[in-house]
Amino acid sequence: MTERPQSPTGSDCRPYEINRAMYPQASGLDGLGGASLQFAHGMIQACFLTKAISTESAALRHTKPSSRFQAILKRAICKAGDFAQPKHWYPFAAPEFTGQVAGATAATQPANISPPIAETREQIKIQAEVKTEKDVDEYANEENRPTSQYNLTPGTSSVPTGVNYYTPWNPSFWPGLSHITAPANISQAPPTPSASSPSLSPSPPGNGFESPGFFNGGSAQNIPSGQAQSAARSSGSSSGGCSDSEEEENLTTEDLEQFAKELKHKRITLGFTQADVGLALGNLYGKMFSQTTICRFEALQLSFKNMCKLKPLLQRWLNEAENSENPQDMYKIERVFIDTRKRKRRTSLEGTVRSALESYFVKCPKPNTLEITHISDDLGLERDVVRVWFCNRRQKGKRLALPFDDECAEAQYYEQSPPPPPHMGGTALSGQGYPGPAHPGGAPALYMPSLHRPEVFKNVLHPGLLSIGHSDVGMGVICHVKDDDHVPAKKNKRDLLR
DNA sequence: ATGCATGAGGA
DNA sequence: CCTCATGCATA
Repeated sequence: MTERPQSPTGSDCRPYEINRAMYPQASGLDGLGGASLQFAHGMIQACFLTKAISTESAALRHTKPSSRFQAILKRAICKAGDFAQPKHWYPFAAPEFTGQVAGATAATQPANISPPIAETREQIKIQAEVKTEKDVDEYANEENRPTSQYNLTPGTSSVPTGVNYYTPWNPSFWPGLSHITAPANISQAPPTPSASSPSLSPSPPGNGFESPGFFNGGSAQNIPSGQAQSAARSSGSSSGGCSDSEEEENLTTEDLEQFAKELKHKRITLGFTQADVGLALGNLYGKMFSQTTICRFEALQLSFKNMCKLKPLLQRWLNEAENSENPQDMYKIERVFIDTRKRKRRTSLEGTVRSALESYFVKCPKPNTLEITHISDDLGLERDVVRVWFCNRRQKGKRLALPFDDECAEAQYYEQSPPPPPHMGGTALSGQGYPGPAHPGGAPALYMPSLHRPEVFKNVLHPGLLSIGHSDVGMGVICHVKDDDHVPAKKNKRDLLR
């Protein structure tokens, strides 16, 4: 039962072209309309941003009105920029649209929006990066676009326009950071907290740190060496978790918890949104993160390892933000990338379908190919959608459920239904689990704040477990998966099923 | 805040 | 094909 949101089986009725409507500017940017539209966009964004802002920045209310306004504008700008992102599936997105964006943005944004900020910040020397990168889509008419070409417009208040966002981090995008080392290593920077940073730009005042100038300026600092500082604080050193990556210090789950809270609180107090932070990280280290990631970090929804990796960066950002009298400096470079890739339209599964999937999941968290096919046929979903759903479901389960008591949580989580205990290898899953705070040998402590555990638990279990009731759905597929998953070291054994 | 998707790396 | 990190799009 249940309707299939998408074309049942097979035929994919939804090409990746539909939602163009989201980017009205695309069609209206031309001519005079461009500017106004652009601006309107910003306003719109600002409006709905306001909501978000009000939500999370209650703290802002304590600040001076002007500050709040600035913050809002700042966000509006960011958002407006985001809007400029054409989507691959955009019918006419490719060529002209992209071009339009670049032009319109450069022309209008600064004029309309930047000023306010500029006035505050004396002058924003924004390094505009106008990348006329066109849509690299298959459909796009290829233009020989040299990989990336941006025009820096120093003194002017130009705003950066397009930069191919999806391109893996490319130092060259950031003028000042060009020599920065590549992204990947972000977390492996040598623990050199201070020290490197020839800052070119007026680093934030009061920054006792070595402030690597915010954007570009600090070219040198590249990597957040922040780890050193944070490393220092970990108490217990439960170790475990992030060991493999360049050791990010031995953070304990408590450290992370505390830091996450601190980050959120200060971030809000300073008037930054999660997206702002992600953006700022890009400015500071060249590695940008989305609002999603920041959000998950604050909510402790990332794997322990991942948390360890990001913490130094965020710590550093926090320090910068706190020490700077003009946090806005962190926004000299706005994120206005243009995503040119084609992305499958997001499937929206109906409640009934989700319940059904949950039921299946409870019975078998790791269906094999055949089983997936079964499920997809049964629910009228694309196989891949089902596959991805399970992948995400598992990931979610690990992130949230495991933290508890590894084994227990896991067992509870996966079992829960009729089927008896899979077995569990006993050890704690090291997958995305969190090491215990400081338990030497053993018992991993759950990462989630004890206070929150209940909720988390609820959250996690809820989906799958609660839905068990609907057993009307998943009956057919029986999984014989041996869950060897969750073994300590990430090992894959799934092949058993295959 | 979170659901679905992408892509790198791995076996 | 999976896991994991991450993000777009959306509720």
